[in-house]
Amino acid sequence: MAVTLADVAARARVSAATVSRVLSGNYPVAEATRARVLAAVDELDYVINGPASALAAATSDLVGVLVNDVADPFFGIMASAVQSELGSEKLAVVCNTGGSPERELTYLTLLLRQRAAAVVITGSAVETPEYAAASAAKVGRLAANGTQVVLLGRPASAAPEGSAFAVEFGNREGGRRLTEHLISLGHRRIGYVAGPADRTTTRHRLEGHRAALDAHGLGGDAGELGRLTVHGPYSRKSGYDGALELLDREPGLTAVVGSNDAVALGICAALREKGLDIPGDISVAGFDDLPFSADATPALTTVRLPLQEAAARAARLALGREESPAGGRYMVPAELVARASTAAPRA
DNA sequence: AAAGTCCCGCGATCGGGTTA
DNA sequence: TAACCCGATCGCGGGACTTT
Repeated sequence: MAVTLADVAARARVSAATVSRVLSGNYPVAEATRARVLAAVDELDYVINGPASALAAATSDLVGVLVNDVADPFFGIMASAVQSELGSEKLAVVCNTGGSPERELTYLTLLLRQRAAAVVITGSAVETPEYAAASAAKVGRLAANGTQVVLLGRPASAAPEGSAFAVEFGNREGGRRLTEHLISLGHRRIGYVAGPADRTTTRHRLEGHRAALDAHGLGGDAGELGRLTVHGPYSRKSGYDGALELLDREPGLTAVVGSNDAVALGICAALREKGLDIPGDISVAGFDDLPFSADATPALTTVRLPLQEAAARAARLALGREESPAGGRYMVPAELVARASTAAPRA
């Protein structure tokens, strides 16, 4: 037979309520009694029955962390930081959605079933109307059930008003700064290998890019912008294929921006295969400043997002350890990191 | 003030009983 | 015989209240 709270209570010669108070710490218990209870816990090797506890409290000690793919450093760094910040009091469950909105909804339902204490949803939101609505509704349900939802790198607008905290990334600002940097170096024809078209992150980064172009009168018409932009997944292969496509469309390119660092490395690989020098013939920039970016050859110019700090903040918000930011949302600033992969174009 | 008692509630499940 | 309804059960948290 499993040891229950009642067994501990009998052994410590106290009531079950007292044992519960000692273990939860939600109620003051005299030191001597407390010690006796803890001794009994130790002697019986008692551990709280999680499901029963969740049954009684209508919440569990489970925290869901939704990521596209833990193997992708962008998400791995965040998942790791969330788990570190949670410490040993909560059980982090990392769910790989593969970027699929259906799977995201499925995982949110499973977490709802478990009465998770909190859910941290990382990464961009899909903007297709039906998924956006379904996802927002699911977040609303979680909130109504007492689960604290935190959006990490996803706009607050992806959840119903007041149902979640949002730690947003300065994607627009970062995209703008990156392109400003290229323009200031003298680049005028800048290609862009963007992420999937229906993602908020993709849109925001692209909007920043275009804002910078517009500010310098380089925006051109929509057709021109479209010609210099290709879409694909946030992957190395997408960068590789995208760069070849862009070179084909516009041989006069002097710079190419990748939607993230992995894409940028793919772009670099394609350019090198074409015999082009980086940054001599063409400049390349990425986004995120993942650990490998500084060690790439040449070192990658990118936009740094403090993922670790942002994820730690999200975890604290999830646990109620940090006060709600103004309006329930916090903007993580993006910082330009200029390295060797960008330079002035040849005259 | 500290500790105890009592009891409700949480929600899925299952056995037993009733009805169609 | 299927379809249903009812009540008990699991282990715990916590509120209200009483006793020491």
